[in-house]
Amino acid sequence: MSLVQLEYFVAIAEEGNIGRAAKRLHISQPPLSRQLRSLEAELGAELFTRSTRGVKLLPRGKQFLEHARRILASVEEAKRCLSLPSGATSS
Amino acid sequence: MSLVQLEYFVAIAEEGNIGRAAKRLHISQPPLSRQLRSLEAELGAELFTRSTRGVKLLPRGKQFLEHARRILASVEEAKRCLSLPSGATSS
DNA sequence: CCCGTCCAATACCCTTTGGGTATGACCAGC
DNA sequence: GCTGGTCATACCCAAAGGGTATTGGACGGG
Repeated sequence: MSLVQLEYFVAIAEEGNIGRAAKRLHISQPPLSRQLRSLEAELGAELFTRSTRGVKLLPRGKQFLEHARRILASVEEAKRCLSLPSGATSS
Repeated sequence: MSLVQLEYFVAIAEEGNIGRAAKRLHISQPPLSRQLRSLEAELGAELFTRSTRGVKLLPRGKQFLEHARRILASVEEAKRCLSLPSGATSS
């Protein structure tokens, strides 16, 4: 699992459509589809149901989405803290 | 920034020595040194002071260490939750 | 019923990234 | 000034990641 994969996952979840998410992420659809597959494989769980209409979060996926957002938020916070001159541990 | 880089950073911080951290991580010293440099470059801040005795966390580094640990813990929690059969949002 | 459209998945290629080995530069202790 | 230990650099190779082209399947309009 990588942070990039989590960003990809969140984008797909929000778009409900791999192609649109790819456009939003400025990459093409096939690599994004592969990254999602790879993430699911590593987690040992499908996160979406696929159909010809797009993708839809499974209950597991919804739960994981919360975690993913929390992780990415922590990363942003970590970066932000380093931008500040001195210590100011917000969380 | 990647999760692997954060794991590397934590290991180096805990060992205070890139070579020992590399051994603990089962990689060799030069790639680890490079990854640390790369992380520092991306963050735009040095995290350690280097010397011939090893490396030592700077104040910024100590602060970032807390964030890194929190992030990695969140990742572990996310994985753990997916291993469980059904919903049980701990945090 | 067929055709066009939209979706994800697959096949294949190429660039980039990441790790390995060998080596250098630097400092401390003796 | 030699030795041992440290991080950094140079170079190589394998693996990962992204791109294009294409396939297969489902839906809707005619």
